[in-house]
Amino acid sequence: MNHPKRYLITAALPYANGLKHIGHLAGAYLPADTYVRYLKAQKRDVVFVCGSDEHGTAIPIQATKEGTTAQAIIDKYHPIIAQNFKDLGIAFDIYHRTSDPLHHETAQEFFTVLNNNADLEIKESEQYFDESANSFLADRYIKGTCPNCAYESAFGDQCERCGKSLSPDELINPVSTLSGNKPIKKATKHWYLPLDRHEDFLREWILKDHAADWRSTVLGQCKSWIDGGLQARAVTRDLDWGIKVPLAEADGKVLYVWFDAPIGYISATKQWAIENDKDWKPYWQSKDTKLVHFIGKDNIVFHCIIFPVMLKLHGDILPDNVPANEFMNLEGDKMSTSRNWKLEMQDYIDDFINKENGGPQLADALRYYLTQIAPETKDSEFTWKGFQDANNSELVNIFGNFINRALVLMHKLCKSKVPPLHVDLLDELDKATIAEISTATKKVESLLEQYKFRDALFEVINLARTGNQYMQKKEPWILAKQLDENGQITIEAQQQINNCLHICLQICANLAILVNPFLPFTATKICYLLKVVPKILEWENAGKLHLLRVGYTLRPPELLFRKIEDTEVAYQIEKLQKALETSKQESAAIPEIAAEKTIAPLKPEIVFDDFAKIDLRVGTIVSAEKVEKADKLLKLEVDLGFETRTIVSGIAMHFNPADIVGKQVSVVVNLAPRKMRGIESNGMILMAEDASGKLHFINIISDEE
RNA sequence: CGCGAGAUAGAGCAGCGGUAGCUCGUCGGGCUCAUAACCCGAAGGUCGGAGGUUCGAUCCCUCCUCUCGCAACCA
Repeated sequence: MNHPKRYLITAALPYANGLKHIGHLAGAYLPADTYVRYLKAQKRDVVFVCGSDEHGTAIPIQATKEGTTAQAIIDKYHPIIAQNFKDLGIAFDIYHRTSDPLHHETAQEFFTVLNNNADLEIKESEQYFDESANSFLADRYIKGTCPNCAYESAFGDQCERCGKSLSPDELINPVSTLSGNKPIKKATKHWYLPLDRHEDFLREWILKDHAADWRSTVLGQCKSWIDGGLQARAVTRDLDWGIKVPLAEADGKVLYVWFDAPIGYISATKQWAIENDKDWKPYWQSKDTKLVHFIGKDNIVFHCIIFPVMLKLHGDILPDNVPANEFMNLEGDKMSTSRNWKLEMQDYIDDFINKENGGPQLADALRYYLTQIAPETKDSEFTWKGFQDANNSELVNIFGNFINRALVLMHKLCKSKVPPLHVDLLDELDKATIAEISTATKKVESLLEQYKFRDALFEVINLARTGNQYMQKKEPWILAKQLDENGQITIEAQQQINNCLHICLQICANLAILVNPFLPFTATKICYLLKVVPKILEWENAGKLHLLRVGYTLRPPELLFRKIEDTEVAYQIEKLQKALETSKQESAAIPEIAAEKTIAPLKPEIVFDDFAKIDLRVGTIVSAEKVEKADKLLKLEVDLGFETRTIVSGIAMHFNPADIVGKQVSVVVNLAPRKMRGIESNGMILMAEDASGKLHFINIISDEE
């Protein structure tokens, strides 16, 4: 096989506005780490870079939320995230950060090169400007009345109540959140990356050159983007948090975060080179470097379309592959920071690794399950029961048990020493089993080269399974009952036992090598038990039968993994539910706090005929439930007397489903059916808004009462 | 008809033109060195739905349904 001269492996830069969850881990960091560990075991020249992404408007916004500064936010999250990775065995060669001066220089140089080569376009546009704060306003910093639902605290990019995405120009009565003043329109100049100029290149490079080796999900998304028409994308923004645009005429402007963030891979490589006395340039400029980006699917457009265009213009190499993963759901629902439906790395570390019965084996247990269910071809799902099953039945019962029983038997039947191999006595089964070791090695190798991590891991476990089967057929514990007249095991039996356990122990050593990229802590522990140095983990040793020296005394067996108890699973599920409840209460409180005491503007006048078209009926809500994955929707069943209808209503922020069952409501019954989130809504519940923006049902006052 | 990806046993996935398979789980039997594995056997699928091409379709074509993404936060 022809290997590239060197590798540069990147994992998506985590955005430093909060803790990261296991979806991030499974999507980008874990596969990247596994791949890198494999390459390093192959003694290939590889650098694995990552770091915190610390710019963009979301950071100052998070700062406002936490009542602190943007700098304090990134200084808080950067080290925590770095430590989380370390605890889970994600071993970057460098974990850098985009706030570092080196990165600022690198990104500015990058911009300058593109700008000097006339690869950027300059466009002028009118943007909102806050005179008292003397600054242009990012979309998120403008609030106003939503043109769609009349909510007064809609953001410039989206209304939080009706969910409609907006541009600041659409807002009625825009207000700057910096000062509370009304912003003015002011002309501003921005630099754009004209992606449309590179359409031919992208088509050729992605859809033709990589048609065979990139994942179909990645290709599909790229095609969708290209076919949709590529447009120039703004490279700069009017903001004070970020990297200054290196031009005198661009005062008060910074590089747009999407532009500077991927350049962070280059800065990180430079920093690594400084620390290790290496030259960073070949890793980005030499054609014999293989560049691979590990990301989640939301990042495909940046890593497959935008960043490659930037790299090409700058004269750097292009990624050889971008093995993006799909998403990982959690217990039946999408992971979401805002809804608190997530498992953060920190939580897992606290609840498992840092417990007395924890330790690094629990890091490997998570790595195992996340790899086993990695969303390589489609979205997958993390469940605590699944985690328990995978850990208990595969890691503990098959893998751990094989190593344990091999060691236990060796101590019992071979005087705690590695027994000799009597080559002349090898039978067909012995030979087939030995052959299986190198077959497994080749399979794992080939699968890893294709980024098929879950299949590769299966092959590793499968070798342990083969070991169990082999041992079972040989039954050394039965052979040990063949005694001579002195009560000793007969020589013939002992030789059979020796061969069996010799092969089993060599399988153990091979398992350490094969499992090392996936479960590094476990590999290290196996080395300890077998009294071998970590150097044997080098991949060239895989498939070999001479890893353990005959006659060597090994350590007493220790268990590699512990079982996950039912109580732990129950505890985690309960914790998840509680967190969800907490966040529901918090988000339910948002409209009240956010609603200013201003009067909602009146809508345009209508005539009587408009009103007369509406067929109003009285109904009773018979059931109400939250619509999945929609913050604002409730699915209602409303009994109208003559029929019961399903009506989807955007009132979840205002009412608890349980509280409104049985309520009488006014229903517009002749509203055209409309599908929302896959549920057909037949009608509309009448609501009226009070002066503060709060919704109320239009009540029916019954004649009888 | 916006575009892309997906829908196959209880769960997770593979197969992609010729008697539907793997891992886990469940049930029954055997064995026991092991946090028990392993062996034998069993249950469980009209391969999302409807048409079409074909001697023959899970696999190819058309349409439809649903899920996820592109499109707040977000791998």
